[in-house]
Amino acid sequence: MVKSKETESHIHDAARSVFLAKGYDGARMQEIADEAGINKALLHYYFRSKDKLFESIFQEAFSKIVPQLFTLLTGSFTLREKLGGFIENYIRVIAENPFVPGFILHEMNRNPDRIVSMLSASGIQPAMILGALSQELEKNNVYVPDPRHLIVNLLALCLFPFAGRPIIQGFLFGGDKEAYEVFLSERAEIIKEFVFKSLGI
Amino acid sequence: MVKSKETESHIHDAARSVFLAKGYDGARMQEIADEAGINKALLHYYFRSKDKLFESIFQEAFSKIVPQLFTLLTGSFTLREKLGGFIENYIRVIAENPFVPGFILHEMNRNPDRIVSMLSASGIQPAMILGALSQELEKNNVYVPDPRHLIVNLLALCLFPFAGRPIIQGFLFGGDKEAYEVFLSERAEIIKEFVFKSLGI
DNA sequence: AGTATCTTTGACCACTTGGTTAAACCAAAT
DNA sequence: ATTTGGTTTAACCAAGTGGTCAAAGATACT
Repeated sequence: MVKSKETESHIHDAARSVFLAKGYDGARMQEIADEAGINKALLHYYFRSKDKLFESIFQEAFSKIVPQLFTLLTGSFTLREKLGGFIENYIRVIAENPFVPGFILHEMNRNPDRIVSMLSASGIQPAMILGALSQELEKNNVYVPDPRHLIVNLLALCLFPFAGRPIIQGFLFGGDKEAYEVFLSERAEIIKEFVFKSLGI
Repeated sequence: MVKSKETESHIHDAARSVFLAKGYDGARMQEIADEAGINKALLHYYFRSKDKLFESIFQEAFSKIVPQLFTLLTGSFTLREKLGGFIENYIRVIAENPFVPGFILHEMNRNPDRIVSMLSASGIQPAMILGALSQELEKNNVYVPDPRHLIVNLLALCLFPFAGRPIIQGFLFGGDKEAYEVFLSERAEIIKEFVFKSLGI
């Protein structure tokens, strides 16, 4: 009883690390059990099936990364503050969960319907975010043909350095891990400057 | 003999479609055989193992997407032409192979060493590209603290809309496939404007 | 102590997986 | 017509897969 909660969280930790690293198809229940230091049967005692366990991990990952979109709306005064706050916040959250972007990017391809239903279940209203952003841009006399491109640009600039780490680190940094970490730590400032200049704000 | 080449390309086509859609771990040799309209044993007759077959597909995908980086160097006169040419060219190539970015992004995590060795085997010199880009920026009086950020920005802006299609299409376009295709067709122009403005050129 | 409930395990199962093999097939050369 | 070479197949195999089960350990309550 006391121990059960602990075991459950051990399992969850193990499952997270294995699923995030290898994806659903590449993950093995035995490996998760090993990493949790328990028997494979106990895995099924706590989470009835691989799907159930995966679903739990996926939801957790999803909830870490997607609701952050709301920070695009937080009540800052200037457009710069709003966008800058979003970028800083988003980069910080992802830096704490660096494997989540790649994980979700891959897994949503295996089941695109789920991501759609999770988005609607999360209560996020794209029209609302989009509307608020449009209004804010207008107020600041920033003309963009379609604010959706701006949102995609923001997401791309924030997420890609994490999702594509192996290539970038290998190609531009000769595999130097520390150098790439420095690079990542500079990203928020770089992106802010990049975006602000392109919007003329 | 005549037929063998044809069969081999059928297999290759089938393997490409299955591997790109499901990744190495999610792909099944039986499914590839089915899609190629042949027996599973014949698969092993042409490509000795799943690994061999996969390697062939991965190399093909890699060669489609990575060497395009060289277009950053092509002999255009202005910086705008160079960057604009790269963006247009890259978007066009990816649009023809829309599943390649997500595929590589995922598979390189399963085997980061391979991507490193493939990069060096491809003869691409990061220092050369980086140096040429730096020089060009300087010549145009564009100051950027680190040109690597610019390269990552370019790649992010071009690749992410394809790799992250399900989320974006689901979230910003209500799942409307046609609307998203229009959106994608606008990307090259949008990215060019976005980048040029941010660089002040 | 005894017992009822939850937790943990080793052994096991049905099924799928990548891969093999021996034989059949088939076109071209003799 | 027979041989020869590459091509194709059905049947098969060992290893691994997710999942189950009955029994053994704990734990708390009476």
